[in-house]
Amino acid sequence: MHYSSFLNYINNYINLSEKEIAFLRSNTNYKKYLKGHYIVQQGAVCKHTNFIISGCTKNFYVDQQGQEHIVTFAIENWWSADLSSFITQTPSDFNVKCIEATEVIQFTYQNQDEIFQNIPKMETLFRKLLEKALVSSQKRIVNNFSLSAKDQYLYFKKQFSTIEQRVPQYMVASYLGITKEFLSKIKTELAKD
Amino acid sequence: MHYSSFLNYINNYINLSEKEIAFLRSNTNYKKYLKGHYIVQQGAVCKHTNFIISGCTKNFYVDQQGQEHIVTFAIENWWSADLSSFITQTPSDFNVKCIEATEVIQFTYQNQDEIFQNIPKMETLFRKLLEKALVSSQKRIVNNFSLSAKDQYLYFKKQFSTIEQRVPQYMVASYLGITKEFLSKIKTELAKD
DNA sequence: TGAATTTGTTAATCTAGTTTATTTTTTTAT
DNA sequence: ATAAAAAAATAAACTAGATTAACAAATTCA
Repeated sequence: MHYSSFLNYINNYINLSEKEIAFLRSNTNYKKYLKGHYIVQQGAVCKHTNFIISGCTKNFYVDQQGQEHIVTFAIENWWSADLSSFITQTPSDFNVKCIEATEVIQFTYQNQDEIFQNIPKMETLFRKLLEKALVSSQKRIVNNFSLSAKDQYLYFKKQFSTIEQRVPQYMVASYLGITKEFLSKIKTELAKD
Repeated sequence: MHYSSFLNYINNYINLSEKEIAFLRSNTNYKKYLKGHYIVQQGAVCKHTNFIISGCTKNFYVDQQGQEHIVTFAIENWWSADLSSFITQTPSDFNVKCIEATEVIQFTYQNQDEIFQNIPKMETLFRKLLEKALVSSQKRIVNNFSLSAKDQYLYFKKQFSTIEQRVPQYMVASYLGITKEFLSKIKTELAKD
């Protein structure tokens, strides 16, 4: 069933009793999105945190000039949401869109709250996930101002080779904060060596 | 006493019993650093999470070319540490240095663990802090690739006017990821209007 | 199967921000 | 008060990466 990969994932971090698993199940739900569909749209409240069972999403926002900037990608066994909107339950500045058909396990804000109250281990898990996410977000800021575009691309490729192979190149450029033309230039240069 | 401002801060988020306060106290300690002193040094393990009672710190790292990049500032009622090193208890890539004489309340990794186990509300508080920190870190990434240096400076000034007034301009430039010369240029331009 | 749309390349020109070097102002310590 | 040190300003030459525009491949789908 859909839940097994989710429960496997949880099991890597903490052990849950049968009762706790049942509670978790009854406080989450499964959903499938088609390719190109939006999980969250700019201006709407992000109702769920999503654990991805299969597929690939991008979290992006569109600036005043109409340009799309990708903040994060997410694939199997990752979490995907607009955190800012989710934690405040106010309209989002971001979009979450499926690059591929995507299956998720969803938690509403209330769900999450009840889960944390009833299964404190789950809050510990989330706290640790957030710590890791913050570290990698800070790492990205650091890379941003100390690596050249070329080195940032190499870092991305090394860290997220799966993603690089699954998404179009112009999205990688958007994630790196450079133009697709410049990424193309970087790649031909790298191919020479 | 030193603890009062720390307890006041905690009190804004959660209510602790006398017993819990006593427990918190016995699992933290007070420390005072002089201006220019290091709380964490690149290459050493970050032993503590620090709550700042008074003073100002910068979290920065030095790249291969010997250039200093400021990742975050922290002042009164903020937290300061190298999270990556702290959560993994492995050597840090970053420095935390006092820009002013700085008083802190320190938690070791073990302290934190015991506090979370004995006072689950504290873990909830930290989880929420991490959520907020992650949101603002992502916001910074977004600003980085959608605002001009001038607009990033204005955003910083608006958001952290206290800090801007307390730290030298070249550190603001380092935080923004631009040269001090360019920031100087931006400021003279802004002064014209 | 082939027309339409999406994705990727190349090259010329342009600009935001860097580098380097010098000068001026402010802060710190005596 | 004053010398030394630290911080800020100015200016010119330079570069990483953006923009524009035209074209080439690759996907998609009727």
